[in-house]
Amino acid sequence: MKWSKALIPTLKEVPAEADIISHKLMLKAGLIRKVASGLYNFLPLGFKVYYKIENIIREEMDKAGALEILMPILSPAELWYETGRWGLYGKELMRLKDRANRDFVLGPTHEEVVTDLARTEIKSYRDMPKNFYQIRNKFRDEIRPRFGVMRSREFVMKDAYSFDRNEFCSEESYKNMFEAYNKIFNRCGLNFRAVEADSGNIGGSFSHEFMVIAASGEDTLISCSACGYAADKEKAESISASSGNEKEDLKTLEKIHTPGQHTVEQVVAFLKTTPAQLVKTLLYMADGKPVAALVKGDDELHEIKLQRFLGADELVMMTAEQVETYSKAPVGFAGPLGLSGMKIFADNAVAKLRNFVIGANEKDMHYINANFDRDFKINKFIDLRVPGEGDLCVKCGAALSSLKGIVVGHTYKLGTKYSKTMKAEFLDEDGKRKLMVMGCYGIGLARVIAAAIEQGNDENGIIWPMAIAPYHVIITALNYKDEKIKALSDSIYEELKTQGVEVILDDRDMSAGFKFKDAELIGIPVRITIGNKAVNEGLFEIKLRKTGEEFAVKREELSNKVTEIILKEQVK
RNA sequence: CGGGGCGUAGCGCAGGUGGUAGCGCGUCUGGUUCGGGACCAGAAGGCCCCCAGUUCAAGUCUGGGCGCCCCGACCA
Repeated sequence: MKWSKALIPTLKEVPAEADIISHKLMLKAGLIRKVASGLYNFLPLGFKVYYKIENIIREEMDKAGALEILMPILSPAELWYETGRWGLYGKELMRLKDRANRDFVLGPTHEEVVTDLARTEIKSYRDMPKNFYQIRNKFRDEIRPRFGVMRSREFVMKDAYSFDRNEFCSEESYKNMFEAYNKIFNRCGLNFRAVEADSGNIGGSFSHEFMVIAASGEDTLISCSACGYAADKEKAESISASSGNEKEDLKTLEKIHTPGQHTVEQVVAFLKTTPAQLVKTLLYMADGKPVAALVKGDDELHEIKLQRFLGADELVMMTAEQVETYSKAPVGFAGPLGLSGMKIFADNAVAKLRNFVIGANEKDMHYINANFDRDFKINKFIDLRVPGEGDLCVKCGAALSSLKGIVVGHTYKLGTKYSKTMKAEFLDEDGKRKLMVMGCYGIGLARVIAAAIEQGNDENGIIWPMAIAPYHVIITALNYKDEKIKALSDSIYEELKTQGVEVILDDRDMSAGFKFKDAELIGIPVRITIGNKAVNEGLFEIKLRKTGEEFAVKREELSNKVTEIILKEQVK
């Protein structure tokens, strides 16, 4: 490609809408342009990167034995009634009607459609395992689209669905995909971790997220450098490093007047103690029923853990009115002693405490020196806290660290969640009808691009991994109007092209500095500079974007050197 | 959905107390330059988000709406 024939509208100033580095650089380098909130055009350069990632995914999926298909974006509401997700998915599900007033859905994911396909086409255990995948647009009417293509309303996803005759085989299919995902993200040149994750509203028994490590990531992962345990913060288990004071003798319970002190900070300051010596009582409504959760004053309650433990569809914090009704005190004075009409659960870390502070379920009153069993009973100690840096690993006891990441892929073991509701059955070897066991596996293509940029950039712009760079090589022809430079540039351009090198020739009538800046901004891994040095001395300068390393080679060595660099950088 | 901010040239922005709309970058024309975002001269480009209202007069004041961004709640 000659730059003058391409459309690469680089910007000097970034539109004010961009906030994170990948979004800024994608706009600045002319990869994308916004159409509306959460909707983007991919311009030629951005689409090239997209296309490369798509091909890597396709190659690895095919290698793993998955079958590529194409499902419609629009799907009938009937399928969504069957699984109940018409009601459960909420406002995020894009719904529309056709001219006959029939309800349709713009698919946010395709379990319904693919399960419908599987139940009609797969009849025997002999037909399995099968894994169908597609690479297509998805729609989610996000509450708040943000960070450019990172969280958009329409996006391209590779989604795959496995169908197996039993759990064991399904496990094999899952492992197979897990490996394929590792290969895909490795080939894309990303620094990533596969972590245990929550399965959200896709459902299923367990799942992994593939997180690209990046400071700007929306998700937090907790990992153990000692044993390799890694999990999404939403899911992670950990042991509080705090040892508590369980050796202390029990002191006498006392009710203390704490006028107007209702936050943890206020109460501990007033009572001259520490947050670690206070137990928070958090009141929730779980599917309409009240429940209390106790965590240490310096810990945070992990709502998802509580919700999962309770098996509740909906878990919301009580409103101020509800708190008054159930605790008979204003917000800020709830406590487990004397709290009736609901189950009480406490975080494991709380079990190690003695003589702690709790609310007294009475305005402006707290108890000090409260203790379990002696003063009140709870239903169960469970893991309820948000894990954090410094916590201890549940597997090996080493200290955990916390990292930010971008979720680029998610694998789920679905079990029979969808096959049951949609009656996706087959005839097994023993002549009995059985439910298919499913798995589903997604990759957000645009997120891979954004994540790669979050990981590869400097003050001058993007630094692409070779495998997904829009071009391998940029020939920066200084003063292309000069006959000699033009002739040299053109001949090298043609030669590299015939060798299969993806090359862009900057033939624009621009000053040298301008072209260098642009080349760096769009992040092409290898730059060949052709100027007077090439004309006069026969030396061609090669500069590597990633390291800044520069060296000059002779004309006849040029293309070999270039292909050598490309091969070395390309992860196979 | 709650809180905050912003809508003026393609992009970034400025336009106290109302009085015919400006700057930088980019674009176009001509010329000079040509190894790190060149220079000179000239030019084009505006429903000032929309709709009402106040006023002799609204980018500016008032009301309503729409769009966009950020934080939160929520969540692929």
